[in-house]
Amino acid sequence: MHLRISSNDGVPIYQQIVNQVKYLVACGRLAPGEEVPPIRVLAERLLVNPNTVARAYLELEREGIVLKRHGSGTYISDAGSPLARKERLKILAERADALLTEAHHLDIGLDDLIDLLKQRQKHLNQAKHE
Amino acid sequence: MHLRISSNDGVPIYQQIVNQVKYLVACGRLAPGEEVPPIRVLAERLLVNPNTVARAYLELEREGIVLKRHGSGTYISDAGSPLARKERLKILAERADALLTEAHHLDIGLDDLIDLLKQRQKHLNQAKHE
DNA sequence: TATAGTGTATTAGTAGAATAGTACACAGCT
DNA sequence: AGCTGTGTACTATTCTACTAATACACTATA
Repeated sequence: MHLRISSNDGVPIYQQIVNQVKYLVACGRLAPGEEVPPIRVLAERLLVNPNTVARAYLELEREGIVLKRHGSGTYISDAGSPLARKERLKILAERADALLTEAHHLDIGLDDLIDLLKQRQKHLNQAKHE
Repeated sequence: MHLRISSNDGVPIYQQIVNQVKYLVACGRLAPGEEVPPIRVLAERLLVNPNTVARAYLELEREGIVLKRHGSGTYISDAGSPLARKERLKILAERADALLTEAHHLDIGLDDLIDLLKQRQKHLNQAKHE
């Protein structure tokens, strides 16, 4: 499992770990049951304090992505793994509804909203490649 | 201009002011050119330090919502409705970014996300007419 | 020009998040 | 039991966002 940490990105280190693990799980590059690097090992690899990794794993456990076994290790949760596409869409549906409601509230139509999304996507991609 | 502040909401006071003024402008309840309460007056009314209101106004000025005249007062920017629309889109941009990020984490592409939005929109409309 | 009302600037205090240091507790194995 | 590797708990430090206190500068108007 290879992660990339940007030290001065504004984004907290533990959050970067959480995000990247989430992503790896979502696209199936981390399989259910698979063991994740021990806290100290990952900490040493990322040149970070073990507590920081521990916090990331704690957050991932809260969200059901991983399962920790005290004294044994940390493993990708069976339930939290490459969720069926249907399930993923279900999760997004809530957020989508919130966005649509907000847009309606601001008198912004669906087409304009879609244009906005395309534009922001482009923007986010540019930001990523800098 | 009536604002409601929740002291222990996690949301910073200045941000609450910004959001509510933005909203009032977006729905036309604050017209271009209209004067906004002086910093000290609003501060006293909200039981808050003048600097906190000043910061909110500063943010609003940065975003082009209001225009400050040193020694005179603070006024809703008279750029008119096109700007208001711009501001509304700006508000939505934050939410859009959050949605796009979440989608990325779930490995859902932009096109699928847009399809989802269309579908949810339809669903919401149906719900409304029942 | 005097004065009252406005925004501005500088500094300081407070709280919380993020990270680190260190010692502890559990599991698995020999 | 003892050892090694794992997660955990507690504390301290650092940094930043937020808010506040206070003095300053500009504008309008009598």
